[in-house]
Amino acid sequence: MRARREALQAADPEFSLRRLAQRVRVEPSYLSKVERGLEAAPSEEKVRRLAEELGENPDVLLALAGKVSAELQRIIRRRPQVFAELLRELDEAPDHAILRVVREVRDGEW
Amino acid sequence: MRARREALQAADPEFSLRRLAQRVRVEPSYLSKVERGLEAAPSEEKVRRLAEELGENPDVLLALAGKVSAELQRIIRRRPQVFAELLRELDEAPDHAILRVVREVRDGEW
DNA sequence: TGTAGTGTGTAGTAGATACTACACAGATGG
DNA sequence: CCATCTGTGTAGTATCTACTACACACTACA
Repeated sequence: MRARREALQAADPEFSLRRLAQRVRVEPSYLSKVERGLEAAPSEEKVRRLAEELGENPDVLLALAGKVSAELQRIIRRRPQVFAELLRELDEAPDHAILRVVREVRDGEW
Repeated sequence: MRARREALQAADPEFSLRRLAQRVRVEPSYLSKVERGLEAAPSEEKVRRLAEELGENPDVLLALAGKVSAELQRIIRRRPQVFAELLRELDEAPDHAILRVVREVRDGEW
């Protein structure tokens, strides 16, 4: 995350830690610690703002923060049994197999 | 949950609120409040013990507690992008469609 | 009629979470 | 040389989470 920000900063001073912190609405010192992993991860809201600013995938950044988005949790909680089974089954499946399922569903092959 | 316990209690006094609370390792007054939804849901550990005692599906009970098991969260966090896509796509799919995927994976059709 | 069980209400709390506030030291440019 | 930028260290804190402790009122039964 730090690397990502520094890369952007090289091209645009708007990505200094302080400026970014302001846009994300946290204290610079806090962001500094978060970037270096000294502080526990921020809330989902702040992580999302960070992802947006840095052009990163929110789900990935949330995962780095040790979280799963509230939205995905809601999806699972609506039908805990089916989704629990599905996830446990797919835990060891390769990425491409999972993505194949996604495509099949998307293309309406049901 | 209360209904479930009371059903079991009718057949076996070991399922009184107090006895059950003791086995689950919480205070009876706390369990009472949880059963009536007056108190925020207990920790995953207690919910699991409750599920075991009541013969309920842990994932379902966790869902009622507004939670998703740490195990499932880990699975998602390992590969946030694929699983996020998958879950969002399957959110509106009918149960049988999801279970079909589970069976296909299980039967090794990959 | 006491004692052993039942569920419940009130009050308090240790520890975690998610931060803020502010001071400080070093680099840079006018 | 000082004003302004940079990142960082220390300290403190409000809010939430997940409970415990204990007293109370009721019922049953011996």
